[in-house]
Amino acid sequence: MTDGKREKSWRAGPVRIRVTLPGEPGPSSPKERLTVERIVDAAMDLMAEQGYDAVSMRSLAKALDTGPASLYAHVASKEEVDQLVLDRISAELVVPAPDPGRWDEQLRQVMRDMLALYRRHPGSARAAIGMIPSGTGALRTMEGLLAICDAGGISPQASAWFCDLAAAYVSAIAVEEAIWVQRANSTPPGEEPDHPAIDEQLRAMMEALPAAEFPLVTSMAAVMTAGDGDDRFEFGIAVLVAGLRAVSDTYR
Amino acid sequence: MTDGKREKSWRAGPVRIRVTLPGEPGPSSPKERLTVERIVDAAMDLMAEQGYDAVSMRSLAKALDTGPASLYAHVASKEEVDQLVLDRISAELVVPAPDPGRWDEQLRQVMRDMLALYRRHPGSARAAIGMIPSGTGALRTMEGLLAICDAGGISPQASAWFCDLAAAYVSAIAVEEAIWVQRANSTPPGEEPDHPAIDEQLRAMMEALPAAEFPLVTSMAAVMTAGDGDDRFEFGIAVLVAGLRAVSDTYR
DNA sequence: ACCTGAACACCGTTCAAGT
DNA sequence: ACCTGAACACCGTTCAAGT
Repeated sequence: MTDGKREKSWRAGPVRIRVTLPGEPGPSSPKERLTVERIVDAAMDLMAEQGYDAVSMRSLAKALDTGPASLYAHVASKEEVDQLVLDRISAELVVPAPDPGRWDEQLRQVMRDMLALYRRHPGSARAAIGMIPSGTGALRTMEGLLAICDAGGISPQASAWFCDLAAAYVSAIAVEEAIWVQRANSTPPGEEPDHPAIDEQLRAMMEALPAAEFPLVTSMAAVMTAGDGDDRFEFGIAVLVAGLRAVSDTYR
Repeated sequence: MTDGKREKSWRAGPVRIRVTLPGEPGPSSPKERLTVERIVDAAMDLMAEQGYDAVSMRSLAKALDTGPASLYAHVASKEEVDQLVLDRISAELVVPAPDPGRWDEQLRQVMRDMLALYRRHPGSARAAIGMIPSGTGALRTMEGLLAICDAGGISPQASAWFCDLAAAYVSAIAVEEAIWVQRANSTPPGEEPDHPAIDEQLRAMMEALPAAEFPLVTSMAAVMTAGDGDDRFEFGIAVLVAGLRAVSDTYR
């Protein structure tokens, strides 16, 4: 966008026609200037392709064809990179305008969308661990959730704390899933990809427990390992929203 | 316990009388044999004193007066050490015998106790991230939760998934708290320990937002930052248990 | 069987020096 | 102002060698 600025650095010789598009330097173009945006782009690419653990200040630097120290002119720390990645991602979430008759379904849908966001950006959930949601994207989501709760007649205190609760639950599920996926992907290609599923193994393990000490776990092994991630998540958000409705009046 | 075995390695000279007690080597005693127990002990001490990040295979080895490679004769990986630490900790939790008339209060109490456990062992929550609860301690807790749900007339499917939900929620809160605590502790002693509280800052930040774009967040800043960790947790477990009661019949 | 030293392939961050 | 090389103080894990 600010092409004039970029050209200034090589004001020599006749006019050079740049054949390459802005964000896409040709194979032998002069090194592109480092910017926060390029660092975040690289981090998101790396995360999508190789997972959260593959994103380090050093791998980031390598992807940007420079040394790790150079990044510190633009970001303060690895933590800030994670924060910026999360901000970028959370901008993708759109919260619907409140519809009073459907406030509960709307709350559940926002939570589904939050999980979908984490899934669409594998690794992002791990960056979110213990992050205080100060970015504009996260605050926009909160604003939207509060509006839906308000339309549903939920008390302010319950609405406010519910935002916390919903965010904590969704990110906990997302992190759990991310670690599962990572473990599955890091299984050496030759080896069995665990495909009879960890569920099967878990179920077998539970059934093999001493029935005298674990009567319920052994007899309920099937139901305990029933359903996929989506089934469990649907249960979770149903519990959360039904619970919110139930306790709303006692928190005002 | 198997002292005979231990003596065998230095069967020379007259009988040596061991003055030191089994787990308590004197200042100049021969190096104590490495065991999984000693490794787990050291990991828990290190974690309690300096936090999760201070526990590494190398720091562990140093604490045990050996090199990192030596640990691998007893444990397969850092992950296994974390698993073992968690097993040890979860053994501390006692789940009460079910009392049908108080099933909801009992569920909440078990969740309070789970959080208290993580708090009593600072850093343990971070070890629990993404851990599949295969230890006997975790399974005992599940058995207890299932018994309480059963006494409360909750359907098996809802009970089973609720165990997951409760564990995910409590550990998410514990991890969040642990990261907070860690950040507070790692503030350089000279600097302000943030004591007007992050809550204050967060509240100020929310109030400073453009009211046109964030009408609810700005006007509800006070209520959004209200309460301490316990207040929020009480709200969370109230929502969970009330929600479980509400949806139980639709999941059977 | 258990322990060791040394090495391999990594981390995040700092800092003096360059342009 | 921005970038760099080199260094500091770390990681988890492996492996050949010792006892």
